Amino acid sequence: MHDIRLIRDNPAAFDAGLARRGLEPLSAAILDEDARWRSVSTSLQEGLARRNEASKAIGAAMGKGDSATAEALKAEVAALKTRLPELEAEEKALAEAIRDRLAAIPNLPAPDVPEGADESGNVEAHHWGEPRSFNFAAQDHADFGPALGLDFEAAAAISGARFAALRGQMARLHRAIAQFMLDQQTGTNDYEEVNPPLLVRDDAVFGTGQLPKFAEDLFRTTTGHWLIPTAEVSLTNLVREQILPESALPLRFTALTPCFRSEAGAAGRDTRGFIRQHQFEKVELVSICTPDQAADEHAHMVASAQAILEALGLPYRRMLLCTGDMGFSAAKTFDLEVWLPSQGVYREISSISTCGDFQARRMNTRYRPEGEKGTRFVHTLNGSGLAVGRTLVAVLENYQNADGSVTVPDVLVPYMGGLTELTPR
RNA sequence: GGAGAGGUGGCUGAGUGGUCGAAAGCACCGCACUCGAAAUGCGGCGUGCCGGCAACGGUACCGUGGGUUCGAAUCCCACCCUCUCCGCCA
Repeated sequence: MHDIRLIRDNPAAFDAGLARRGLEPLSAAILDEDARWRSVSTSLQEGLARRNEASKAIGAAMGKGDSATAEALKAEVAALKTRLPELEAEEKALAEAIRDRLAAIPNLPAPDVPEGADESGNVEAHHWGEPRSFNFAAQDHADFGPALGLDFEAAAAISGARFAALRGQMARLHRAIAQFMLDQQTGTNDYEEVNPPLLVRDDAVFGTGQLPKFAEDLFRTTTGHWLIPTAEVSLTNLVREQILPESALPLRFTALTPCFRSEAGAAGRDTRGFIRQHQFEKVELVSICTPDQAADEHAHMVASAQAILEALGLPYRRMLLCTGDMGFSAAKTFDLEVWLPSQGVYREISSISTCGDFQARRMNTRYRPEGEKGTRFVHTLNGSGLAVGRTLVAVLENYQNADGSVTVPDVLVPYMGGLTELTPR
């Protein structure tokens, strides 16, 4: 949610930011509506002031037993009452229209975000590890996975396309990856573990920015709840409508949760394999902090996610997303992309964004700066640390052997009860 | 799911339809007293929006949204949430 005052103060800068996102200028239309709202609002307030004044006088007159004056004043206020409801309705409609308009505008990119129309404009910022050279043709996990317990057919019979069942060693490896990640994030990386609600209300999803524009990407229950598409929703909204003491910041949260995405519009993309599912698990990282802390928190979050890939020995690169590839709420995003040998490409496995006060405004989350009076909006950041399903895919493909077995990465062996290899049946 | 009770400022907690944005206490801030501190005394102490350079003025907010009224924290309706008891249940 944008601050209308910033748009009033510097409409050109606002439109320039939109232009970097590839959007038409909107400030003129917004400010026009804003001017009308202020005019109506002022008239309304003047009317209310007159009404309040007269009502007080009526009270005073009645207190003195002067019913003649009271009745005269009542008649006067009654006349006002025909106009006030109209003004009220008009004011409300305009305020709502402005809010709806602002709520649908994405965050503006940070100054150091490169301009670009789509993912081809992203810039590599860092890479780690060398893709392993295979002495056989690296296979696709969708091909050798089923013999190791990755069951697409049974899941399709139960739930349809884009679902999978993990069985035996495969289920164990998936769990091992998730537990390892969660232990790292809660331990060395200092995030507080949270087990949050997976079903959430409109307000929460609005707060992080998935609503109102992206309802079709979400699942909704018959009770009106939404299934979270990412724990970012639950974790960030943990502080919604709160005023936090500055000393409490930064707050760092992590959660291992299922995520549910309808994948509307993704028909035909990544239909094979475990890459794009309606349901997947992810270890999410969220930071709630002051504006001054945000850059460091972003760096810490990036490092926390990268550390997982490095511990697992998975080659990756870090991309600075360009303006055209960033999500709705983000001001600046790094994606981590892991090497998938079967496809010979790097695939997104983590996305780490700083959102400025964009989400904080939508959630009304503020803090009290020490030594200042009043409150300011917090900054929020979120990132995957990491997506469990895609990490499973990366481990399978990077650690596959010619005989269809998969070597368990060293750090996961303790989580596998000592099992060092997945063997085909 | 059924029955009941309740949602008021950072917290506790008053509030008769009419100077109630709201008593009081606690907490907090400033000042005084003190060598210093405690105790005590005095003063201050909510948020949003609009106007104003500012001082300040106006307006809204007592769970949320409607309604009644000249006027609603107070009356009416709906919803949300919390607590207690019963039922069901991992």
